[in-house]
Amino acid sequence: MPQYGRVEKVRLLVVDDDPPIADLVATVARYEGWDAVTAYSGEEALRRAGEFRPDIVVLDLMLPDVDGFGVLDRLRRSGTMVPVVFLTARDGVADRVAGLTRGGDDYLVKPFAVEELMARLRTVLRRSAGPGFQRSVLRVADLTMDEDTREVRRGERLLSLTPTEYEVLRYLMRRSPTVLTKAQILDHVWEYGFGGRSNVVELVVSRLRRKLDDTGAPLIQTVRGFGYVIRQAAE
Amino acid sequence: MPQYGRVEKVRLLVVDDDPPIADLVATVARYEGWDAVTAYSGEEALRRAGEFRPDIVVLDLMLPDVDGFGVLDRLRRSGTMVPVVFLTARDGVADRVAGLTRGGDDYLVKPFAVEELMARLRTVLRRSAGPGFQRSVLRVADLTMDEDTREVRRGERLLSLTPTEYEVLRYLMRRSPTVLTKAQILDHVWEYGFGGRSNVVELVVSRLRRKLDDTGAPLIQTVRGFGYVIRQAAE
DNA sequence: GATCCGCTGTCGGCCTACTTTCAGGTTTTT
DNA sequence: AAAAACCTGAAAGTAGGCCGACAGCGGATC
Repeated sequence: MPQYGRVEKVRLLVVDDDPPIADLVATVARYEGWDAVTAYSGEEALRRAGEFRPDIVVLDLMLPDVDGFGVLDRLRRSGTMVPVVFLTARDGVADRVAGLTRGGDDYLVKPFAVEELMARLRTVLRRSAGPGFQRSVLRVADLTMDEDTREVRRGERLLSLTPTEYEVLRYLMRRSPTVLTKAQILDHVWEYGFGGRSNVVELVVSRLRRKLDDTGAPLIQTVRGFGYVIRQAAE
Repeated sequence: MPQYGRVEKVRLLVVDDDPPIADLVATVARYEGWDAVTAYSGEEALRRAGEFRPDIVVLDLMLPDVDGFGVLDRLRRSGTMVPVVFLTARDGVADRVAGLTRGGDDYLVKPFAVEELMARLRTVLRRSAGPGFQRSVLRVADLTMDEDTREVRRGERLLSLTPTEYEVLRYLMRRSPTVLTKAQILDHVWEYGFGGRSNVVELVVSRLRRKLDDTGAPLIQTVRGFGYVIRQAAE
């Protein structure tokens, strides 16, 4: 039974015929402490699934040989109920996927942001852990973020964040009290392939600060020449 | 499995078509007790990777034959999951983002400071070592440096250091109780090719002392005619 | 299918913190 | 006492970070 927060490593199988994408996901998952293996074709995926026994699968729908649906089909026929998160091209087969996601599975359109994928994977794992699954609430000082309701509060005050602000804040909170570079934030929160090396991160942080720091001590701190951290203001 | 802090030597492959750079990195790594080999082209890199089986790879993106991404791709297709740290040219701005997103683990722009490269390599090794990797905290007497949070404390007192001060102190602490010459510090902490043969090191040490030595015994000691050490003050 | 509106990202100017140079002072060595 | 090595204040020079203003996009509304 896959169960998030358990002692053993989560076992993830990533299936994508584009090795850089598969590797990207595997790398980030390992960083999270998971065991990740990749497969670059449908056949390979089925082989790997058999020997590796993953707790969760990331499956691209566009594969050269057997397509994603075929892989899923053969997985299910072999009796495994392993949850699957699909990857689809934009304007792809979103409708057909929607039908498949009833059983607790999920999907994401390419290109995606790796933190968003990881968030979905964690959610799916949590749900598949059984009934009465744990809420996920991140907390730093008096700032809380409920990942199920997407409610963010500073003390009692409810904040209204835009999607980007939410994602940046989530990443900062998850990694707190580690200092993150702007490049790390850009690479994790924005879609892969986002060209705009720019000051977007600064800008979003600036907007975030205005929303959450206007009362109390500054939570998001700048580490000049390096990056940002969110943490209880130092004494 | 690469694992930092293990008994066997870390095996590093350095790929750069500029031999002085590749050799520089290899030399510093050997000094750290690692096994390092160099390759000056993409083809050579792939050959070396096959026979040497590195635990980690430093890979320049600008190679004469196959480019860095091509090398990575062929490495991955041959089944190796070895972590890779990219080197990119300064203005290759678009490359910065592409670095991580193409399945590399980290990246650094040229010209870089060798200690910074080594620090990144150690981080990548540490996190690829498994789940819940441990914090890296350097300690000399009652001075501690947390490399994740970048917090430096003298006893309980939190110090606020500039980037250069932080890097110089880290190098001194890592090598403690070895005495280091000013030239060594300059060569390791500043970007290679830094012209300023000046008293910058003295300057930074002077400012560091003011910040960390104003209470308690002097930690950074001058070895006249030779250099500096950081260590518990002798009686 | 036109208009509106909120969100995201770009540009550029300002400001501040940091780095380095310079120069003169102090300590140590011979 | 002279020379060498080191220390450090002040100031110039530079880079990093912040954020106001605005444009483009896309989704929602009528």
